[in-house]
Amino acid sequence: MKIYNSKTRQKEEFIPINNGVVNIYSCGPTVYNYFHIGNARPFIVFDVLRRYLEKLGYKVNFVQNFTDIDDKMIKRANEEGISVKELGDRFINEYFIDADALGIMRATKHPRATEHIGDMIKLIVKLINNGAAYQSGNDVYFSVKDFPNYGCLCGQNLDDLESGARIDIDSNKRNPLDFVLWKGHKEGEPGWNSPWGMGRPGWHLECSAMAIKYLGETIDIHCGGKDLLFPHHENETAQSEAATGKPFVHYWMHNGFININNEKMSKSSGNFFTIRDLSKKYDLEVIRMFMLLSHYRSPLNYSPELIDQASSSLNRLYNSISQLNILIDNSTSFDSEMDNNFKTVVEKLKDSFKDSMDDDLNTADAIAAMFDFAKYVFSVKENTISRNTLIYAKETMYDLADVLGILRKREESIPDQIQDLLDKRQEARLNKDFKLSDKLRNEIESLGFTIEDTKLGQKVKRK
RNA sequence: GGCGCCAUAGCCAAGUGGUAAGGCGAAGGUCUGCAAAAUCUUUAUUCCCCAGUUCAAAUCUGGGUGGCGCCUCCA
Repeated sequence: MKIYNSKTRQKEEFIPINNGVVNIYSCGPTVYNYFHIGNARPFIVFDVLRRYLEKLGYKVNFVQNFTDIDDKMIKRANEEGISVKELGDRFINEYFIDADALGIMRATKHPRATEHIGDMIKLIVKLINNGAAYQSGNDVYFSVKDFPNYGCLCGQNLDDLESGARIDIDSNKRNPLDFVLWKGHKEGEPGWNSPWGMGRPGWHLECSAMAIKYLGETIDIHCGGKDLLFPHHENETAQSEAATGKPFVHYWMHNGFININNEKMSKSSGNFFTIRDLSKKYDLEVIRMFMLLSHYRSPLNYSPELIDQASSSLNRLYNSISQLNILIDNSTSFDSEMDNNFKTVVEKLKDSFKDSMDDDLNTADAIAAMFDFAKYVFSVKENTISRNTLIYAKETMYDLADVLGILRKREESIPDQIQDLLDKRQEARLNKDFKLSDKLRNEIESLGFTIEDTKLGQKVKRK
């Protein structure tokens, strides 16, 4: 599999450090609010990365943190009149509700920053001992000048970064680019004891500490939004490598941004949507489909029209499954030549899907392969393909869909009560008693199901 | 000022040297008691513009134009 590595700015063949195992760290949410559609993109696309690597047979250790202590957390907790801990607890719960609805798998570990303060302090001590960090007042800073590789990830040298740096009149710093590892305690903020007195950790530090703790000093893949490349990931690298003396990350992956009606999402102009809000209007599987219909590194525009397009596209895939079901249900004979052709097409689907995914997670292309197969399914005539082959085809489609986390609504059982009404309606239709059949349809619909009359009978779906 | 990305039909979007995938929409057809749905066919002589390299360019090179991101918290 090839992965575009942000560090080298090219696609590289992915080779894990340990055979058969992949360690991934993905930057998680700051849990001060519901997460929005922009936050959702990395969660979804890197969930697909994880699913695909597992599909390839790797054991994947996927760590995604919760940032539950920072300025935004403190501000929001104060506004709500609750503790930072309570705020974190609440929005971690809310995170899982939305993530589950989006089909995002639970990470193998979801560490919370506040539960790893000790690990962070140890890391700072190491950095100070290595001469990479210094105490200034009640704060501790990382000294970028003492880390020769600073700027390596983002592709800029120190001078350029300094000249571009916006005003930072923090007299505690030796260099404007130095960043805080430990913040001295302020009134009204939570604090922890440390060798430098009460205080709290800097944001960049937590990811380094937790990544090293759970995945080791060198990890395979680290991912996150494009905007985190600098300074967050640059700083993480600097801290980690200065502390361990080892390369921190082999492959860096960054997803592109989501714009709202072609404008950058910003809270001030109010053009952002939380997943929770969208869940009231859309099936979140559609949102997931929407994200996967384009490449994860491309910028992606959100608009209701595009969601509708994604919805229709997803529907076509569902229809192909329904069509397979109809063919399976009515299969009594087959033609061996056509059956073989069909098998070949299924294999071709698997190959194309894999080729696309191997090419830096080209989900758009992978889905196109599924559409191609869908088209083929619709062209199949009854009783030309064997039942087993059809079932294999359906399982293959579900298998691939599982990698993407779509087509999650699988066959559901129809309650007996509904089945009775359906039988009665079918009878009425055969007797051409359309008054009764329409009445029964209304009744069934009022119970939360929709009916479509097809050649082969009534198709029922839960609304 | 520094670093980087992008430009393909009405909309979205793959394709990075071999003659334009796919989806949505639209138009027309099929199916149909009604309704709804579904499905089929058609829908870019051409890939922002100009030059160059090549037997061959959407793809490579140079130069324009237009849009965007990062350099500050940010997915």
